[in-house]
Amino acid sequence: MRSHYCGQLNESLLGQQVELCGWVHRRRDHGGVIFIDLRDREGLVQVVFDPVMADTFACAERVRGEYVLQVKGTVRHRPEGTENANMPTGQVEIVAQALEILNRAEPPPFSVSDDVEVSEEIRLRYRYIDLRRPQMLQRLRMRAKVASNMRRFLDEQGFMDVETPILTKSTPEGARDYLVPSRTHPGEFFALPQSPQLFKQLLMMGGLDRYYQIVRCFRDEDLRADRQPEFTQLDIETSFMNEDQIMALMENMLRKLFSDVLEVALPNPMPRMTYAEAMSRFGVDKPDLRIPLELVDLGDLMKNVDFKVFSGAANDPKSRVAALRVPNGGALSRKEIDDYTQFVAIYGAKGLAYVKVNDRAAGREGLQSPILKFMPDDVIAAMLERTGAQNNDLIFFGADKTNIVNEALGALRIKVGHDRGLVEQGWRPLWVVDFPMFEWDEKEKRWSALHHPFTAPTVNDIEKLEADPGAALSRAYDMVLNGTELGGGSIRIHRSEMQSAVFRILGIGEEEARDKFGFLLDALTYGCPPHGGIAFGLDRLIMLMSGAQSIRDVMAFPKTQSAACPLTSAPSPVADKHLRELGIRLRTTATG
RNA sequence: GGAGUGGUAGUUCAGUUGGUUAGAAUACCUGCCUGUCACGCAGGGGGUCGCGGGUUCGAGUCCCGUCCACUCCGCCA
Repeated sequence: MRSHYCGQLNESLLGQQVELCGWVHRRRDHGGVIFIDLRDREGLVQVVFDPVMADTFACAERVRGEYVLQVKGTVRHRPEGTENANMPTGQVEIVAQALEILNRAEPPPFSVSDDVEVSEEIRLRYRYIDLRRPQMLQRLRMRAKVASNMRRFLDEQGFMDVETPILTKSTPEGARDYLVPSRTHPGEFFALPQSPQLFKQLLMMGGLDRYYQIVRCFRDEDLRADRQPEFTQLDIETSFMNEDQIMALMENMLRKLFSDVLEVALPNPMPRMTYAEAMSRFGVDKPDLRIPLELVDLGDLMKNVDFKVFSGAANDPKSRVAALRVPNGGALSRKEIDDYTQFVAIYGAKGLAYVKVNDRAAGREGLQSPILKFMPDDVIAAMLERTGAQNNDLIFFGADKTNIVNEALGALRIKVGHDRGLVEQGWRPLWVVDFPMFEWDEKEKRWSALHHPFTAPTVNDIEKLEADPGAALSRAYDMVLNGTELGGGSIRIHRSEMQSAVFRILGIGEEEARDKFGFLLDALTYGCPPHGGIAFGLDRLIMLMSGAQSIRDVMAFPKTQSAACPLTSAPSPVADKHLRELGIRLRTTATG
């Protein structure tokens, strides 16, 4: 006798004895016969308990709810007229000869079936039941398949899997660290890694010129549908490769992955776009190329119009005037436009001007808009020409500080694209390159790194870099897929003078640099090879590939939006004794 | 920290302008029927309307506060 999974049974096993273990999916009594649909991770099969087999039948009678069973029986055809096309194993059934109840079970709090919607809160509290649902199993299986596919590819390319510490050093910049108190060093703390960034660079200095790791990372920041406090990254670093070589290698990995797992052919080569172009055309650095809408600059046309919102922005170098044409947007109601106005307000936009194009050939008379009266005919004509307006289109306008216009119209582009059903099918990967090295932080009044402080600038000249940090570009590259940032990497700084210069520009003093990154600066002096790498968000990748709406749906045990686990009730208070060992006393209120 | 949506039976939801004993479906229990497969039929049990306060003769419904979940902004080098 062989053990089988329920879903593997088919007509090739007719007449054979099989042994099955699984959960009761459904139990029915008919014609003095008991039928149990047995379910395991592979699928369903119907097991027949005939009263002739008195012992087995009596045992089946006691089965209630989701009992865990072991069944021995014979595979046979279903009688004519009872075939079930909805079940993969619907042509065969098992006649039970023996039944063992491996464990009884309470009725589950919700149906273990994909066709019943259950709130996520309940699903997470009973995640072990939720995981039995076919869709969850499918997603986790895809996740395992993706991880193993990546490992195989990288192993074959000579990459080595190396583990890096989870208990590590807190770093000043970047996300908030999760801290772990040290018992042996009272008053001192480890940090959980936001990424193994510095360790993988040190591995390069250690001569391991091709490293990878599928590794957990931690960031103590607020959550989103695609952000969890702990998440998994495919982390890669190589020595002696330039950005083109790294991107080519990663493209090969992704193409093989999508071909093997989804039977999808990704483009070869994958398109690239500069950061500047992405911001100009899409308002974001991670454009969703499936949406055929673009931002169009109108600043030069609006410098002298009577509408101060437009002319003011057009004459301010830190501002932008741009348009977003919505094909057939003329059908939008006043209410819908108001809703969009409210939507862009989230991003700081003070309004949302629009023009409806009823009849373009009729010029001003064929348009409908509250702002037309401020614009001369030639400006209107040029605006229509540049946006490519057609009859029955609607054009939205943004005029404000550049980042507000970009964020508002960039987000509006995505929302309108979805609302109007303009999102094209398919997979649109994109490399975004030529990022600025630094951006000016208006609140902190200092430069901050757009990527991270270890990213190499495109210029090697330290004096040039320090003279005009805002003009410097970095050797960074982001992988964007369908509007989601999947991964990012860069060529790193491998000269200690350059690293020190970048720290200086970022306002990290020499003392602080030594304190926080002394080990890195030292390592750079002992023969650091040119190196660079990349990291992919594994959860986001699986989310996209599986069509899930949040990364929680591709993680076995995710946290809720308040970074808690409803299953285990973590985080939770700890005993005073435990705190005393760590030299910690709690304040009476969290904020003190 | 902020904006929005939601919280009523185990589950998914309805509940009108504040008004009798808070309903439906499903799940569960009992019985019947029956090679059924979302079986069917009859009956039954099951509610701190998230929590606290207020207004009112009367609150699931209105007001204030609070907790939880989700989406988003800030944040996430």
